[in-house]
Amino acid sequence: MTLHAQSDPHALEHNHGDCVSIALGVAEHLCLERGVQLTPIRHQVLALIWESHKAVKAYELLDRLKPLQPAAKPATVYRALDFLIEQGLIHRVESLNAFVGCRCSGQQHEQLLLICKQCDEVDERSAPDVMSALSQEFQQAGFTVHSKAIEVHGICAKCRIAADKA
Amino acid sequence: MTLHAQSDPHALEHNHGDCVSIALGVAEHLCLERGVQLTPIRHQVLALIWESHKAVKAYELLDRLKPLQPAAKPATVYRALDFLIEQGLIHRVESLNAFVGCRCSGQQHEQLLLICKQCDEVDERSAPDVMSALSQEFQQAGFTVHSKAIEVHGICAKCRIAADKA
DNA sequence: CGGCTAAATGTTATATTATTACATTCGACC
DNA sequence: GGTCGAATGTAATAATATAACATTTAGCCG
Repeated sequence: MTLHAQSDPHALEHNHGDCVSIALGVAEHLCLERGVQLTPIRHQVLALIWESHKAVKAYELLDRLKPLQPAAKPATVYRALDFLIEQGLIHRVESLNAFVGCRCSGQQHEQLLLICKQCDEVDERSAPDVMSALSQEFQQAGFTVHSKAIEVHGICAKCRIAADKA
Repeated sequence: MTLHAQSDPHALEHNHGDCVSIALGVAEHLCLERGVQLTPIRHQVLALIWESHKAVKAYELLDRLKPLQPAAKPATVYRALDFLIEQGLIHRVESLNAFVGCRCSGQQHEQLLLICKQCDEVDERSAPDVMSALSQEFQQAGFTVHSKAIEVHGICAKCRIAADKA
């Protein structure tokens, strides 16, 4: 099984296989614990999402799933995505209509997403100071929070350094 | 011209005509100042968006624009929306694929959006503490920001109070 | 065992959101 | 009057997402 995307500009900077095995391991563990089924389709979709740290589009996942699941249709993918989101195993990136693996599965799930325009990778940060400032703001506004999406687009540190060198 | 949506649950709580005239006035002023054209179509789309404080979908705008511009097509609306976003006169709500008038036009544009699931209204907050905590985080991460989307879904103060009474 | 049930998946169709490409119009300016 | 760029008209289609109903599967109960 190929565990990293060929086009990942940072592929060599970490052992991505570790990311994948940790993520899948955590997912299997959590699903077992919760009594929910990480079926083959769901597992495959999660693995496909984890092929890189980039956000992946649903129809791109569908194309990549088809060799493994020839019967796959849009609903197949969207259902798997719904499940993975419910279980907190992936993030939906609202500003891209795309999906990315979650490294904080099981913990507090709503995080700051830093999305690089150069390499497309998405970095998750728990940003406790931001979150507490947000809580303050909600309290002031009398607003009861159900869910948050905090997404920032720009250039990541690695890409900026690469650009500076060039 | 009807300036408020009939279905706005908070319509009576403020003089919405004021919101609209301020928003349109600011828009006209800024466009003049910047030497860009607030054409009839763009003006109409902005006015339609300002009919309420809810986020409006592009095709809903198209339907509402058609009586005024019978030739209107999707591109008509999307082009007007692109212009209004560029000029900072509206926000795109990423998590809804919808658009809402901006009250902070001309000033720093990226704000915290509080989106009520009950009444659908969108409240904008400049949330300086949140923004400075975010800046800290970017600095730590070495991330160069181009744009931010900070969107929170939940129940607004008015709706919570209304629910408590019931 | 046989049948019931709930969850998951298969399957088809369609709704919703957004863009591309090329033609036309219009006003400012020379 | 000509031409240039911005805005708009127009048609087609791409990309994203959901609805509705049929079928399969696995566990459970009588």
